[in-house]
Amino acid sequence: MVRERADAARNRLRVLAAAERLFARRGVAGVTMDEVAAEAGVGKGTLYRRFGDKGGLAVALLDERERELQQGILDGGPPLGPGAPPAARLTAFVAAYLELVATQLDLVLMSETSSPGARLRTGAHAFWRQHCRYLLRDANTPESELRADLLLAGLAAEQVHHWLHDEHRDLTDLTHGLSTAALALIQRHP
Amino acid sequence: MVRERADAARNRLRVLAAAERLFARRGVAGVTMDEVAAEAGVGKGTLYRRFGDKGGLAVALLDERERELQQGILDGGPPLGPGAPPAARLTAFVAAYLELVATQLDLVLMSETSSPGARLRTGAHAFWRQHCRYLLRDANTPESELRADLLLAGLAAEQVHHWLHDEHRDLTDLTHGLSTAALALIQRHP
DNA sequence: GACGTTAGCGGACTCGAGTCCGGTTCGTCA
DNA sequence: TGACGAACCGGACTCGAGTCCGCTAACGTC
Repeated sequence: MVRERADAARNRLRVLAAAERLFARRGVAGVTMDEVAAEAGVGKGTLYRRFGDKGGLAVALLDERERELQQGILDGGPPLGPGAPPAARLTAFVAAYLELVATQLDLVLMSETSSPGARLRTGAHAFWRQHCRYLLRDANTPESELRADLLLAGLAAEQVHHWLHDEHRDLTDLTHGLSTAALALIQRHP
Repeated sequence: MVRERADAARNRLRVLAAAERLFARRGVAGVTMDEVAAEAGVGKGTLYRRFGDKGGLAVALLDERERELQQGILDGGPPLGPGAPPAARLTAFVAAYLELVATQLDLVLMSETSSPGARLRTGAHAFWRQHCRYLLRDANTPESELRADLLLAGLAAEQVHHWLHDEHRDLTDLTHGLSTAALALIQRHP
């Protein structure tokens, strides 16, 4: 693992700053990759070499926010962090994750829908899945892997976008409803 | 509502037949709309006028299979059709729907991922949602609308594809696991 | 059977994502 | 400090989705 070259590092920062500016001004979907490259003063090849595709660019921009949540899960206070019972941690996760997705909806949407299956391939998703699996397993939930995936499918940006924008649901209600559903899933079936 | 023009009807059938041939031979993702148009002996504009986009073409090809399942739900025998208790009907639906998705995976995938949110906008999806909502409501499940969407999110082609292809899960196990999860969701939370 | 209306047709066109590769710059080692 | 190789740069290029609009032919009317 060698250190990142100076020009590469500079261009990476330029691209992220340019993308942030353009996305803020005109929305994620309304900005082309050519425009990002131009705004960053960089060639298109550079963009793609580093970020893979438009979804990868979104992932990079989300990185910081996601790290914060991951940190809170790993060594923050309960109920999100360690120490609380699994059910409480699970509902805390649902609430915190929904909050994150709702505030970064366009970016998450782009990161998850840039290509079919993109959602399931991000590094962040592997983390959320691992965490949910662990909590369900800890609560002796049967089929914990499957149910973790099921819960996360319901938290997908596409679905959240639909609830929030098409059905005009309120984030608070959504959080409550999904937390309750998560509790139903974590329970052993009688 | 006027009757479909003769040339339009002829071209519709030609396009569907051509698409079916090409998709069978080279996979849904490996066929371009130009090729479908050429194989059907029809212009590209005709394709798009009638089917909207590649996802719409997939929807049209799925139509018959979906109608069969819808028929079975509306007036087939129990447990899928009316007569059985809601929980039994729900697990029967999960099994039947998974079966349908698994056997037409590429087509369903195309119909659901051709554009972001496409899955939630198809007519068929409205039917499945309505049915699940009805069953959950009938069983006095709280937040029945939300939970119906959650269940269907887990049955999305993208997710099923991942379970089946990336994780090499067996369809039978998947059916069993998701049926059990559906039962957890239909239950009133203690 | 001729005529006007209009839905439907089709292929050239636009637009953006993603690829490719010749040229350049950086970091290293003598 | 100079030279070498690897990593990186960038913009021209390809490829496919989806649009547009002048033209054609089907259907209803007389």
